Amino acid sequence: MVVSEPRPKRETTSSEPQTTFTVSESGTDNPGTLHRRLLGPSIQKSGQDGVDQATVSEIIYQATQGSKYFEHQKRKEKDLTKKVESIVQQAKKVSHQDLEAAEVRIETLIRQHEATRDLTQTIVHVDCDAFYASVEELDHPELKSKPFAVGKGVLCTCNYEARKFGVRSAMAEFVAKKICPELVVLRLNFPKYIEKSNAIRKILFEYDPNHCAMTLDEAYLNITEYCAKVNKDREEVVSDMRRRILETTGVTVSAGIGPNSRVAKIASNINKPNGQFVIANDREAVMEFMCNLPVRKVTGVGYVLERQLLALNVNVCGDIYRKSALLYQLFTDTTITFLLNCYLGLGSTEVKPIDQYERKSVGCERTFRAISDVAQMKQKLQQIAEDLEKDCKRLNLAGRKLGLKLKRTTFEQISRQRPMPKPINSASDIYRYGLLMLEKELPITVRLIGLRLTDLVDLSHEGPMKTFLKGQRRQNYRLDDEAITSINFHAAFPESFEDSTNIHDDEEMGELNMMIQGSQEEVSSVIDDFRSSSKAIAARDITNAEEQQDSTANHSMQLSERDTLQLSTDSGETSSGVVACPICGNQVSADDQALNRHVDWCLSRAAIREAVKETF
DNA sequence: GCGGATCAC
DNA sequence: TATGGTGATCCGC
Repeated sequence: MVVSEPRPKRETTSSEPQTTFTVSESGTDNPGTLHRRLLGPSIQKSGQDGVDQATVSEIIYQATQGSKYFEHQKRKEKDLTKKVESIVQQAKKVSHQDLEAAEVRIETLIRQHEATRDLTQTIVHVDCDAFYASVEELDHPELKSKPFAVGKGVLCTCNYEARKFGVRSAMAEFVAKKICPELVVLRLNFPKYIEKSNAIRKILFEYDPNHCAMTLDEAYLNITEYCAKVNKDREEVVSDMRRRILETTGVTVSAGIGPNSRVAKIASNINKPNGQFVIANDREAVMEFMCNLPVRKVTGVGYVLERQLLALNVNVCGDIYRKSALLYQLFTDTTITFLLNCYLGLGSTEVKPIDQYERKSVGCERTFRAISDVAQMKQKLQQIAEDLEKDCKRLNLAGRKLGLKLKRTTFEQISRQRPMPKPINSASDIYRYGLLMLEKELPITVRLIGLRLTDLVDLSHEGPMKTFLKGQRRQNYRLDDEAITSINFHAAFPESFEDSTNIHDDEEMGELNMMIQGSQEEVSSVIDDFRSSSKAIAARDITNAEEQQDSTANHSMQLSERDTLQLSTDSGETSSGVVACPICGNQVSADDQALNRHVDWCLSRAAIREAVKETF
């Protein structure tokens, strides 16, 4: 049924008074937007309602003024203001004919997107409220009524008492203390958060065995089947689930319910904390929900894109349609497609475990007191190379490309990338090539050095089938622009944090950096037996990777092989059943790829638990 | 393909 | 005194 829905009227004029932003003269500083930039990305998060943002913003401004960081932000804000002004100028030049042509194209795009709409699934986004703070409160009940935060140097998160003062995640500790002098700041305790997260996930498994845990505090579920099975209303199901999580773990969670991941994610923020919001699986309901939603609430619209959209009088998602013809002339196809999907409230309806996504890079970076001495830089580089090697070995990966990242004392970043003669993952190789790249940038003064491997080679699967399998997985798990990104399984031990720089994490802003030092050996002996397809699991060199290079040479054969074999796996593999993971005991698909991904992931968790046991 | 930027968390 | 780390993607050249 194709019913033409009432839509907001589209404007076909581009010359319209710009009221949203008072633009200062070109190239000069714009104090208003700089204040806003310095406030950070989490102003629009929950718990900031009663806060006097103007006062807070002024304190931040005064506290940070004059620092290198401040100057950097000021430069960036100036550049952005210029860019925004340039877009406004371009907008004025768009002709009526251009707009009419764009309209036709837009209608086609909308029809195409509309055809993909799937309202048959119930997707839930679960988000723990101030997760780290919430976990800490369980151990320190006396803190409940006091403003406190978790972090070191920079805050990871804070409780709602602290938010009343304007304290927020990603805020520098010294700034937060100025805003709220009585603020208590706790150090991070990752093992505790991991344990709690696992307890929560244990419940999530019952509602969706294929749920996708994005981070420790956030997950997507598809509860369509569960609702049908228990014959219960989706809201009731989610409400029960949240209650159970609270009863068994003591942590409150918020949830968003909707027909796809995009709207579910947005919805989970609406009644935060400890609430839920549902969007009916109904086209009108979705459209209405999106229509009045500020564009900044959409995942993927950050500070920069918001500034550009606001300058074009696009404030809410409904404005995207009203201004679509103009936007079409000003933004790239990718951005237009993304924005139209936002307006239509379309998104992914596929939820699958995170261990089924293919990693594309692995890296390590560190901030320290500014140095210009080469010997000191070499030392940092060596440490980073060693840490990167550990991650590579743990993940059984090597990279064909090495990237070097530097940050000047001015906060300006430099990145260099180079293909390697062979896939590398040893600290000695990483260091050697990294140093060669670094030397080209000398002399330089830096506050950060980072190394990253890309074009990864999976060493878990040896032999001639390896490339084929890799290709197949890529095909099967290919994602569209609704893709859920950021797939990480890293966690960090506080003990492994070096120097006194602000290494921290954030359940809202960051993720866990898992540096498994010991205890992997014993676990991997169990795994060795389990992984039938991997004979030489602990690849200490990369001879096999070089072997694989040879196999990729025969490209055409590889392709035809893949096409043929994929058909057979599609029909046969899924019915071959599930097995129990030897580590977590959960049911896992017997599919070799999925299995190994899962084991890699579980292994990390197991290693952490071992390490925790040792610590205590 | 590279380097810079943006975004999420 | 003073502002993180990991990973993904897009864009312009």
